[in-house]
Amino acid sequence: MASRRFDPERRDRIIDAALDVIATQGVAGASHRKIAEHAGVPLGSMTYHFVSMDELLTEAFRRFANSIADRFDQQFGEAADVDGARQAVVDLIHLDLLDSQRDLVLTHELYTLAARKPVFRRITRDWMARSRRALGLHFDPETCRMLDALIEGLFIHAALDIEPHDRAIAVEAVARITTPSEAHLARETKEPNPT
Amino acid sequence: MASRRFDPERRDRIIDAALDVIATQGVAGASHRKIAEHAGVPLGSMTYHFVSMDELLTEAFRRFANSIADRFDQQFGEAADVDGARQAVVDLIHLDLLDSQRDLVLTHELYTLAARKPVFRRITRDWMARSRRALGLHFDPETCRMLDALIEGLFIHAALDIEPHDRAIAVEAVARITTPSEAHLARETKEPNPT
DNA sequence: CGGCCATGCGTACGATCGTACACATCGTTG
DNA sequence: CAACGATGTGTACGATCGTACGCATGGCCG
Repeated sequence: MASRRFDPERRDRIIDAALDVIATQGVAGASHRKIAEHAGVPLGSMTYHFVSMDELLTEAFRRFANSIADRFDQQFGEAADVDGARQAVVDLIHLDLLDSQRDLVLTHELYTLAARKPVFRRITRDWMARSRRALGLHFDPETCRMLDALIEGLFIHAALDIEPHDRAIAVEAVARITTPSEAHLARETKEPNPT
Repeated sequence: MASRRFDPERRDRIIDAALDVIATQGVAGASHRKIAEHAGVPLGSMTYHFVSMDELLTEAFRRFANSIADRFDQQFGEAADVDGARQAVVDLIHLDLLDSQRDLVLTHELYTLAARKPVFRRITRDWMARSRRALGLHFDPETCRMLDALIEGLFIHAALDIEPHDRAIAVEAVARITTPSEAHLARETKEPNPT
């Protein structure tokens, strides 16, 4: 039997507790003590399991980013065709974020860290890469980049605005961004892609 | 002659210093002491000019948001026609933010606060309203919302990504988002707008 | 079965924080 | 010209922080 004193779940619980505390109090207000209390572990466990606060934050946000990307993957994996994918995009913006003020807050906390520290920038980069790969199941690479950016912007604006955003606008925006311009089509024709 | 002791510039200098400190250290690392030192004023001046840290942060970010919105207004005021406006959008993303890691950082710090506190959410809301008004000089209201969101997303992704983003993608994305879909056009035709 | 060592925890220390408050300074007015 | 009040500042206090460190604990091996 494994040692009863060795508790591998403890580390996980601390990470989850960290995300909870960050979601409610912000990174600034997330202290070792508050996280420990929320996780139900003694203060000493913090420095035992994580050599520094940065390590804890890194692991926490990596987990967060992956959990969001998982949902992303799932939505687009289920989409049957391009129109299904378009609908999935709109749903992600208008359904997924309604219930989760939490996700909005955590996303911004992560971006704020990423804007300053390379470690966190790598997390966001990997996250964005996963998103684009999921989109790549249904759209060409360039459209993926545009669509990814559009989703980001719609998500942020919908979440930060007071009054709820009209779903129709998201639908139309997705329709437009997934429709190549004439100039683009002309260029593509000049450099045909053999397959 | 006005009193020499009364120094109305001091308040301004403190606000500017606050933005500088936030840009380099983050909201979390911005203390009264650091801001005071950077502004060249004694610690006591902080609580004298601002009743609380929140008031200082509010004023600082209001000033920041307005300064960005001013540039926005200027760019679109100079644009002669729709194509000029499209180019202005791309320039805003690809020129304006290159030199300013500062703006990126401050934007995210503001969004992070806005995600949690209504006071700051109002600031972002007003900012977004100003942006859309500027865009409204050249585009219809719905397109403004989509374009505004797209700018936001492109800005964030371009800034957070490691490798520089291709300007051509922004150009194409703007072209697409400003071109109504066929379904949209059909709907517009059914409800004509008399003017 | 008894001692040892890896594992885990309680506590204390130095630093830093926001803020309050007593005091200095100087223009103004009777 | 003297005293008062408005304006500005230095300092000290209580709280909170990250982290280090010495001690408790219990599984394992001789």
